[in-house]
Amino acid sequence: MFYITTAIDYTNGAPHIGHAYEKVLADVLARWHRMCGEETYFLTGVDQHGQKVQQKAEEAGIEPLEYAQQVTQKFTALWKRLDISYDGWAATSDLRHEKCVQRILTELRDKGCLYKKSYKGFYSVRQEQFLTDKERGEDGQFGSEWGEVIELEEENWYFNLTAHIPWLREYVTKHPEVVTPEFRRQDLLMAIDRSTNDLCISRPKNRLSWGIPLPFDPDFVTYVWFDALINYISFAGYASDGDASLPSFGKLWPAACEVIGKDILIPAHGIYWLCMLHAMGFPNEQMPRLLVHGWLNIKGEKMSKSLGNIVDPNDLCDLFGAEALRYYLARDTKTGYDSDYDPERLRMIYNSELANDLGNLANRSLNMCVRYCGGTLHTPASDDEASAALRKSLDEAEKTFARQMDACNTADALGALNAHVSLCNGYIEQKQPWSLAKDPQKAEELQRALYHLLESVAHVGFLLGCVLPEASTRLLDQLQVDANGLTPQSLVWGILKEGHQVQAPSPVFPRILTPEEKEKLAAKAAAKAAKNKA
RNA sequence: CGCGGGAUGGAGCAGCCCGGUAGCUCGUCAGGCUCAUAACCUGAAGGCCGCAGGUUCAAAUCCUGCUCCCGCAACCA
Repeated sequence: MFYITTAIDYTNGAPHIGHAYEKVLADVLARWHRMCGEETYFLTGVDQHGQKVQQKAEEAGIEPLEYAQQVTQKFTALWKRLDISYDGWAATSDLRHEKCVQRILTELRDKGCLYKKSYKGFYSVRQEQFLTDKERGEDGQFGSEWGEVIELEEENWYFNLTAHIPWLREYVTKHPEVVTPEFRRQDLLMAIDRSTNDLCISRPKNRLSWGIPLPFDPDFVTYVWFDALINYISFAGYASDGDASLPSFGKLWPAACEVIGKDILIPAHGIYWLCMLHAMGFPNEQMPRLLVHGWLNIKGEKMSKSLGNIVDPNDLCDLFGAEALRYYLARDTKTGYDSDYDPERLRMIYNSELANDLGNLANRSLNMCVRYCGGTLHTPASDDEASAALRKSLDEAEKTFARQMDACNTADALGALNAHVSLCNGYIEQKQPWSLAKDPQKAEELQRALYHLLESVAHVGFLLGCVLPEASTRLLDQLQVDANGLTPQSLVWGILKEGHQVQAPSPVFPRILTPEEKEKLAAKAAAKAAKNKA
């Protein structure tokens, strides 16, 4: 079982390109594993509780639940648009989740992992949080950004996090696979050494009511992170008493891949979450693996509300189409590292690799097959040198694709496919089927060339399905290939049989042109035409 | 000495660990082709590999020093 999750998105604002990136990455990986015939469960969702949501709801004059649901709809609408193929939906206001969280809290308290204590400190009314010495300015005072700061004493419930730190340090040290990429694990190890405080897991209801009530102390609600992290197991069926609407926990757990952003590795996932699981009694073999992705920067700058450079994925879908965005997010990012978002590159990569290279290859190959052979393919009896090289190239591309996908490197996987597509375009130039078609003596050579091209397109089109499900279907339809039952492992040379019939093509990846580009191309064409006349 | 990442032809990147003709994508220019989505193929121009030293027969690659840029507080994936 391949159980993959993403961070659940906080419902205090609309989704942006970073949210889209994480879900597309997880979706591509989920589709890849499904494609390989592996049983796969993909969970994503929304984190709906907490201070920020309550605040936003108050501003809007509505109940927190209603506010959270409104924002949730923006996420689900976007995921539908981006064709995110999740199997389970984790919304933290779900009663099944609430029940599970409360059960875990009760168990942890019974085990002695939770305790109540009073804390006295400086509290920012505006930010509604306690301040520590870290928040003090150089003059030793709390800056004006905190607004009114008062001294406050408050009782709360704590999770004995520090008791689990020695275990965590050893576990993370001895299990390098727990965090990918490796340099993030190093960061985590350093952070573990700085962890000296227990975790406050409650908020008094008079300050924050929008949360899951502590089952044993009704004056408090559960801290959002403690609540949210549990989604990975609550929606996987943990402690659900066999609730038929949830998956079977034993089958799913542990998660093969929890896709998260670099900002929530420390301390939330790398420290809180692993220690929570440990406290619940999960052994080392039952710990999830964390895949930490980087951020998308906007033209070199960090994306932020204050800079006003937030990118709405819906706008990009309008402009370029959802699949163009999917391809860009999977192709132009290096998993684990920050990437630079640039719509110009999106256009460039789409036009170059999908429209000009693959789309055009499929179009010209199909068209020649229909024109010269009535759309009927014949399996070649033998290979010449160039054709053998093409087969070898395809084989290598497929192996690289699989290896890179298994390693979550979507960019390099797609790069391998594109390299083969380029080779195919060169192969056409070398073979010149349009010349072969003029000479009946060369019918066999023509057949062989077309067969090699279309077989290549079929393989590439199939594999591309985990990134571009819709385009893949359209390509395979034109080729009249039934992908049912196909897996990357069974994808050997010869899926097109003797006498196979293909359809007349229509462009699968139309070029995306700006008005300026259109003008430029028109001018170029005119110049060329004039030259040809002369 | 807080930690870390980076500086490579116009743009974005690879190469650096394991020294030895500087590579890829896009762009530009020229040519070719005409099956194709004004696409495709070939070729060319363009770089003192941040700066200064050092080691070496030989350094983008190793060592030292320096300069500059970007993260590490919040909104936030």
